[in-house]
Amino acid sequence: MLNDESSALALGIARKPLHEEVAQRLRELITEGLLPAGSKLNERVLCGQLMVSRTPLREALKLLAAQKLIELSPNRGASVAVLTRADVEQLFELMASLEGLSGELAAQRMSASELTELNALHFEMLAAHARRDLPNYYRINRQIHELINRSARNQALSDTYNSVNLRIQNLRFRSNFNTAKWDAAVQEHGLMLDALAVRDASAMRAVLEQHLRHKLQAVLDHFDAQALVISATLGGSE
Amino acid sequence: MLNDESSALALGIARKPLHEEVAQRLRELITEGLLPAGSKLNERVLCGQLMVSRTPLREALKLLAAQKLIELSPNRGASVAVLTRADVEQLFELMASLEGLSGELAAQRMSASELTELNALHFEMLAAHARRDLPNYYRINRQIHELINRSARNQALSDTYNSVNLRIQNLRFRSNFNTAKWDAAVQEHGLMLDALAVRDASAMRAVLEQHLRHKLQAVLDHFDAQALVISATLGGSE
DNA sequence: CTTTGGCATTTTGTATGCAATAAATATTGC
DNA sequence: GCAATATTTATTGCATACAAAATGCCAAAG
Repeated sequence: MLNDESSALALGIARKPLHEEVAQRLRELITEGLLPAGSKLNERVLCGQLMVSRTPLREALKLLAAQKLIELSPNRGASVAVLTRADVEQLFELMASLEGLSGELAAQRMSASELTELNALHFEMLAAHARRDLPNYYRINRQIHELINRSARNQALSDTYNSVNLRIQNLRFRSNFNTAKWDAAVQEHGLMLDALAVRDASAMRAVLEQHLRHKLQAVLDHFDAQALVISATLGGSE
Repeated sequence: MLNDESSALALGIARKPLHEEVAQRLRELITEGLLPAGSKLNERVLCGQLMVSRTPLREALKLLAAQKLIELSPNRGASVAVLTRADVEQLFELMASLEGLSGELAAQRMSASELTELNALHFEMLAAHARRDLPNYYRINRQIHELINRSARNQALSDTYNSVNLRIQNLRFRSNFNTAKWDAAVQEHGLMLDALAVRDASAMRAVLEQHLRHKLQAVLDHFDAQALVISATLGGSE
């Protein structure tokens, strides 16, 4: 999870460039909602908070802008990207295709040991679901999808997947997740395991694409609900 | 093509930040092969050639690194990204899926006028093919795929597509394009038009995915041939 | 009361200088 | 003569200073 390339080199002491550390920290702040969508990023203020000078900060901002996590207006600074409803729909449309491809390839390429590990994770997930332990469910769910991704043996796909996922991650974690939807999601995970067990690539793709469509629905429900709250607040009668 | 956001605002005079200009110029130099894969990018040298100071140059390098066009080694500078055979295969695998999705969506969402324009471009392409005019063929081919992309109505998909395409663009333009493969490609374009005419989304996806698989083959042929030349040169008897 | 023009302040954009790390070269010991 | 080490040189990383642009404010005109 941390130190992708530095830990690859034997005993190479982790020495990440400062602009990457800053970018990572800002990513966390954005996905965790501490820097809410639309908020303006003042360079001088951020420099003070992160204890770095403007040069590495600005380099980090360029990085995040390339990943569309923030938007840069010339001479007017940076602000956290705002997703419209259409953006969300389009991002999930793309994500569904990427997950579908990932699953399809994983069905063809996953090793026996990976499949074993996936089964284990699946049971852990069932346990979290049984306990209604949402944080752990999310954590294990994430591990499952990472394992599938890794098993697809396509770095460019993984990179793209992670990049898109980052943009919708905060939405995913805040979505409307009622019991019915949660149960359905768990059931879909069961179908994934079935498809992988018999190496049915097209079934795997179909399950994952539907999985994402359902997730989109949950996210959109929450999105619309939020929009209602906001409009009520603006024209509010308090 | 130029000035994405600035021209969107009504009459806003185009004023791009310097680091974007630099990034764009470097992209051109890389895709056109003037900065060959693996070549080292010395900051001071580039500053002199591009007539800018190090700050905007470094910001541009961070941008290109985020797009995987160059690689940054801490304290050791930047170098143009080198694609292995596996990289090429993986990138095309991803690209095929993205093109497939793009075509699938375009079949559902393309307007009548867009379809008309596509037909016109198709005939222009046939003309270029008949004349064996490869540069124009490439140019029109590119316009066709851009139009399909635009018709898919998914900005995130277009962005991702363009980003991946940039990494393999120089390969695509240098690939082995013999008469048989060229004819096959043109025939596949015909199938695309047929699928779009009857709004057959899954057929459109299938054609585009196959189109990319064929293109991959042409690129790999050239890639292997180049590898042979290089190994002959290294252990050469000249 | 609204609007417009100019001034002051803030903020971003760019250039440059210094420090730290890595590469290259010279030097010394064997 | 070779190898290991010291020294020099070059290059990147970071910080700061200066320039340009934008924002906010206030006053004056309509």
